[in-house]
Amino acid sequence: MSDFDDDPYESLSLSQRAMMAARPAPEPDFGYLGDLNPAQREAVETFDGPVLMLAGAGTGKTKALISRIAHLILTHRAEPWQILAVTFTNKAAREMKQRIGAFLGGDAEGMPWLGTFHAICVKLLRRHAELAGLKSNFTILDTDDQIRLLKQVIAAADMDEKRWPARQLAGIIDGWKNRALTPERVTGAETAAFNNRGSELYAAYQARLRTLNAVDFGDLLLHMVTIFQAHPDVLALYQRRFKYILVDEYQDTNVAQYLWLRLLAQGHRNICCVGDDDQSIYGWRGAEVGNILRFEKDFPGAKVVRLEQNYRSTPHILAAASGLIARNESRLGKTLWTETEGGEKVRLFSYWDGEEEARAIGEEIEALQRGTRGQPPRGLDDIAILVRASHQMRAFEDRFLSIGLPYRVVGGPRFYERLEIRDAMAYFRLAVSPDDGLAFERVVNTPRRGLGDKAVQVIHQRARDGDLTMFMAARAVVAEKLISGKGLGQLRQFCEMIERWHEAVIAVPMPVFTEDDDGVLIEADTGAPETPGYDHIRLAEQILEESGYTAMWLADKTAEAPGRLENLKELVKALEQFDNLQGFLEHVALIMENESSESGEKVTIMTLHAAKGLEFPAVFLPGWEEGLFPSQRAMDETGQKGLEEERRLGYVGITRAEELCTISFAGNRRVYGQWQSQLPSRFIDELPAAHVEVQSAPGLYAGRQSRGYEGGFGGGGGSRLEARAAQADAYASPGWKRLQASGVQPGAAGASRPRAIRPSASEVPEFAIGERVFHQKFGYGEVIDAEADTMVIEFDKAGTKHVKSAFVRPADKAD
DNA sequence: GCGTTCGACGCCCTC
DNA sequence: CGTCGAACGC
Repeated sequence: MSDFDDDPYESLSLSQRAMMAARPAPEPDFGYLGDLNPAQREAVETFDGPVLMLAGAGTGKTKALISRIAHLILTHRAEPWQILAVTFTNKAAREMKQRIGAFLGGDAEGMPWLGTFHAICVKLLRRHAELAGLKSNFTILDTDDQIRLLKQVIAAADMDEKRWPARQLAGIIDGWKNRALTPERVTGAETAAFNNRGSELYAAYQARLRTLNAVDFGDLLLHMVTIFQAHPDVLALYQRRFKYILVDEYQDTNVAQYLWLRLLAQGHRNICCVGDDDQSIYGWRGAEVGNILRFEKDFPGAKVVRLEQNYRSTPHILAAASGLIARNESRLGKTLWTETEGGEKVRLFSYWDGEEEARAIGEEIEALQRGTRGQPPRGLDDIAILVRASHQMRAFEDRFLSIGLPYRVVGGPRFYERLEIRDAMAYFRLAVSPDDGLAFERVVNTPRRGLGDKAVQVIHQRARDGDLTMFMAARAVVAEKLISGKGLGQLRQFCEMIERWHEAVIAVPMPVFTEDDDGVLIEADTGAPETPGYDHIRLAEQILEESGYTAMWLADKTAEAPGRLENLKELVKALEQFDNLQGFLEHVALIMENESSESGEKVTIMTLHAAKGLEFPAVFLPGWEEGLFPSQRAMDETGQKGLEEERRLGYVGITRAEELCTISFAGNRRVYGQWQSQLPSRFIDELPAAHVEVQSAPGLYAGRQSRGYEGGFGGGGGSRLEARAAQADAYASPGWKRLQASGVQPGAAGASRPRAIRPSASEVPEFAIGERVFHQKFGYGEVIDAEADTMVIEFDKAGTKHVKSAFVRPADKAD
């Protein structure tokens, strides 16, 4: 920080400073500017007007972003609270906070407007809740609550939940909210959605949310956009305040976020967006690559800066990724380059099936740990496995558990989504706001209190009749003795418990939102209450105790029960970092991350989506197979657009690797418990052969190769197989053959990698002439000749074919 | 009201 | 092959 103490502008008057700022001329030569390359420096020093920073993978965009913020502050162009800095993930926000804190001398809290879109919108919405018909203590529903609520709405509309699933409606509504469409704004063909009742149900759902004093994720932005549009005075307030706006991962913004930003940026017009169109991978949740492609039109006179020097990966890795992404048509186009030299080519492996893939990668990882081929040993933290779909993780988990290889799953079943945690949270929510109907319903009979469906229905009815909340209705039911016997007493006790907890909570005044129309004041309410009126940790324990919830799991003798109790303890422990239950609940609603800091070195397993923004010395990319990656569903839903997004996903995956990138695919995989044969991904064909080292045993290419010289499937197979074959032909690429020709030295692959890159000898059956065999694609047949690993088989239906023995099993072992 | 069993459906990715 | 919800029996 010593570098920044001598602010050259310090002695200048405000007007002098303004002149300095207006004049581009001599910029202060702060140390950190010297660490930037010319492009980064330009991005940092172009202060006024719109700036688009096109930052390729690994080009130091975070560094540039941080430097820009620091520079704005240190040159007194803006105070920390006049800068709006938006990220997509909490992880990114946290990192930025921390790095800026380090820059400015530990004062990370000085930037109240650095956070995710959602976190910032919550903050804004709490202040202006009444403009959206809400109270400032509204609850934020997660997807689960959202679905439950929609179910009620669908049922209330007399629709069959079977035919019209709530999940689907949730998707439709989310889509509308992503585009900032309120129910009234849904028009045209869109109203036909969901049995012609989509927008009607949407309106009903919004009304329900309002009565519950609740919002879902989409609402956070939608409400703020609506408020800004309807209340120019409110908008003007923030336009004035945010002198500089910075947006990370701009390619991921959806329409609502875009509108929100554009409204705010119309004030000072100092908006700096950072993004990479090649890393746009969230189209399926409403992100519009168009936002970044259109930037210069949206913000005339925008300065576009390209960051193209890559500091992360070796040339081979970079070239492989570039070759792949070059196949995409809709892109702005960047040329990444690096000064580093050497390094290994991207390695390509093929395996018999998913289990072998997991086994072999496990062995590869152990080899990396030991250090091979002159490479230094690597720690497990240096290694990541990036999968397309989360269900691929299981094979790796199973395998790693059995060989005792420590791993961590990122974005797996999350802590706060676990049953027991959600139950406990519902109790906490009731304590904070007894009128939270969804929480009430969730735990009114957990643990069992003899208050089943019937009792809940009575309470519901009473709530509707008297226009009451569930809690109020429950008390009415007790007072009016609307349910019988044992249940009545239980319900009374339940209500009394909630009241007691609530009294303890409200002993602390709610944060007050002070008016601050001067546009300069920092949050008045960020500070913690100095003297908490209650010990929220003890209260939490008390709640779990009195409700009988802990006892319920203690009495449970199933295998999961101890783990659940453990999780509950962890939950209570997590409360320590907060000042009160309210703060904790809000954090969880927005964060939803498992913060438990696991110690020790571990291999990271995560999805490609979750890996964006991260880097690892060694990366494994398994499952590059047609239908899995690129995902069939993505292509079915959005066709070419979907395919390009999948390709960008591949690009993101490869560019996560610093030194070693290993791609693999399996010939067989079980899908829905059924074995399915897989074709190598077309993306493998698209990798530039010069930068790829094919490491597979030749025999395992049979799946693809056989098609090559046999010219399709003839009359064999079922219709599904034929469809697959047709698909394969359509993408049959010279690239693949080139890859094979250049990469496979006969015998060498097997010799240099003796481990199981193909079924071990004992698993490759020896077949006798005349033996009945089964082939995944061609069905049953009889061996009529064999030479080395190739056999001639007369299939019952597919005719005579040459096939590799690795793809054939004895007929009696067919499945 | 609670526990069990059976059948449908799904396996993308998420703030 | 799992998981979840509805239907059934106690």
